[in-house]
Amino acid sequence: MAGLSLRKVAAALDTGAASLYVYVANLDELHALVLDRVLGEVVTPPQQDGDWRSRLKAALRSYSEALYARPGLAQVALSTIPSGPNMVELTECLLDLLQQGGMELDRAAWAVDLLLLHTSAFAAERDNRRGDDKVALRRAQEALGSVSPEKHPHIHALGAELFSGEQSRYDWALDVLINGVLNTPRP
Amino acid sequence: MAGLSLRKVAAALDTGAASLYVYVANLDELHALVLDRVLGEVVTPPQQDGDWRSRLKAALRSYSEALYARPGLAQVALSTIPSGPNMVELTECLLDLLQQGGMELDRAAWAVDLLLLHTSAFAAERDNRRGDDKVALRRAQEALGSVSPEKHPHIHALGAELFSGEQSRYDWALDVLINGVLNTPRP
DNA sequence: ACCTGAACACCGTTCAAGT
DNA sequence: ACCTGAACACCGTTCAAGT
Repeated sequence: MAGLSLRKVAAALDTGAASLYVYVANLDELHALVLDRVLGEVVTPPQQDGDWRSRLKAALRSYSEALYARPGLAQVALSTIPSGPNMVELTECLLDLLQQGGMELDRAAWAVDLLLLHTSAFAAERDNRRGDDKVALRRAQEALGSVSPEKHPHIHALGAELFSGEQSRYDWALDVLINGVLNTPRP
Repeated sequence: MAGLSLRKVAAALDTGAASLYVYVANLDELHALVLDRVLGEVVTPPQQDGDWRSRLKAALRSYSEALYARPGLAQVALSTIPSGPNMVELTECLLDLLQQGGMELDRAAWAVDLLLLHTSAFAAERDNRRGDDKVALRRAQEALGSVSPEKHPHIHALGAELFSGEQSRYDWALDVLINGVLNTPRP
């Protein structure tokens, strides 16, 4: 995650960076450990709270927020193959929720992967957009706003609409994915 | 992208790294330039080739492969807000394809974002899985394979199935997204 | 046998000093 | 005014030398 380096961890432990290699093979492994630790915060709603669909959404939102709370961690989630106990726990829980929705287990396996990948990517995008990226965002808005109506009619017609929606966009995307996996059997 | 540093570019140009700051404000801007250049390779099928849906899939597959062909570039696509001409071109093309599928323009705007985000994330995941990540993958397989049947019955039942499917999984995910956006109106 | 300081091979970015 | 070598403040990883 951003600003999490072996050297800083080592400094916080009052030792040299080399000493960390006793506990960890490399930086990726440190990342995986931190990620799984944070995943312990993810809350999965109890059985009686609403239907499976809203519980699934709540669990994914919790995952998303746990990542977003630490700058850079979403990127880690995208580049790590996690195998820690909390990831196992979360995966099992999501599989269960989808099965409650009537989905076959093998399709649910692919669905969980897709949902987690999307949620991580969304958190990473949000993460990148905060901070000093106002420059890049403004340039994108200008580039898309000043497009010729003849060559790019759709973009021109959309205008500022292309950058609309923060929370509502995420909610919509989650519904897209859930509706999609429900309507798309495995080949 | 992996191994693309300001210093290496500068070295290739027989100058010092500092000199690049005449053309580029920082590393992110260099990344954005490279990304848009590569996006020029993306091919979008002509009108007469199949229905809109298969043309949409072909365009996204082309995007995915352009990213995947350069290690690290998919990560760049995820962390950059692109505003280059080739990205504008691709966006317009995807909007057009979705509109041919009967979608309202404002929903298509969100859909294009979602499709590109997912395709980039998928390419990044594939990218990370190649190379020296065999260690992490094997550890994940072991962790999920040796799970207790009582505490994690779903994962236990799935076994190796959790890691199945390469190409077919990507095709399925694309169908999930397309079916999803078709079935989910904007709020 | 275990630990770690110092070294190695890299980074992005800045800025004073040159032309 | 423009360019850039050298410096600064970082990295991950290795390994010889110490205990």
